[in-house]
Amino acid sequence: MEDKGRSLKNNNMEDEMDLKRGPWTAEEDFKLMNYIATNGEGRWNSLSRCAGLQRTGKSCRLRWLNYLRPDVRRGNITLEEQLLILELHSRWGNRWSKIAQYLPGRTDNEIKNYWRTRVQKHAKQLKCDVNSQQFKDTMKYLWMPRLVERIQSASATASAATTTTGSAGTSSCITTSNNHQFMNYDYNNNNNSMGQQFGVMSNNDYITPENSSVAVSPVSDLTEYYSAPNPNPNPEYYSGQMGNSYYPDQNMVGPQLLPENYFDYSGLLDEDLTAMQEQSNLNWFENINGAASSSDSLWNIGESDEDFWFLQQQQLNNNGSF
DNA sequence: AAGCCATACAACCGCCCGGAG
DNA sequence: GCTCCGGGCGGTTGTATGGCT
Repeated sequence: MEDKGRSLKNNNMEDEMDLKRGPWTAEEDFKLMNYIATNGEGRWNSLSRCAGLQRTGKSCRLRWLNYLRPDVRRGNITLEEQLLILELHSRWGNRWSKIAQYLPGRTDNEIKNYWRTRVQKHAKQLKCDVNSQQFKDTMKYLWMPRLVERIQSASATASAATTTTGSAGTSSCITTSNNHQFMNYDYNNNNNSMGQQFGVMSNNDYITPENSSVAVSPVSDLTEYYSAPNPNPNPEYYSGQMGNSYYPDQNMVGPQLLPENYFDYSGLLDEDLTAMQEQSNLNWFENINGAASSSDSLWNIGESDEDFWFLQQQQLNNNGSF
């Protein structure tokens, strides 16, 4: 298939300069890394020339940011990261770079790819548009709780396997600059604290292939957690400091489906989240990576027949609505 | 073994914005 | 105010890879 953009690009003067396109070679990577190591990054066009690279500045920048940067993490999107991506996307839509800010080491490109390849795929499988309310509800009430369930399950397993050391059973409590607890994993105590933190339903509320006798409609529980008291005592969180709305992209998620207390950290100020990232031990993904780093072998939502069956059954049980 | 297909992801594009001159 | 340039963004495409028939 012809690439219009690239065809046009061929007519540009850049073509006269014999700029290279396509996959980067090891030699190019080495040149780029070497140059940045000694001269730093920035001024990408001149950097490209000075480094002896026949690439556009943009290409160099992208290669560095998305691939060569030492702190970049690739592959193995953990369950926790998946959960966070779903949540942040519900708030900000396709603001990939903004979402990426809250997933240390992940690039906007990777998150975008994850969304397109995994999430949109399942929207298609469920025969609904990825931007439809139906799919958003499926994510919110089925997919995300299911993720929480799996995370808890994985954590419990990891905890049980390491009870002698006690290290994996410790909670990871993130405190923001406002002394607000962002996330509180309690691996030893299966009290759904995580579900509550994320504002999703208890795993006991679900009909699963494993416990199909438990037929509690998710709908019945919505009111309960909709009316749950907001754990955040800081009035600033509700004073419109984030542009009068914590869900700036109202087209993506309507406020009627996003009560303020849906996610307890939904009202955090951006600086809170930034501060969290900056604290050395606040990478909460890594704190539980004892369970999640092996996510290849763990359950990735929607990637197995069982999971897809689960989502479909839940849809049917609710007649396609919630 | 070979061909086909789906998937993941690297790489590219155009567009936009802000700062400097 | 304008032009230029660097940089960032979201969207799209190309291709390697693996699974299936």
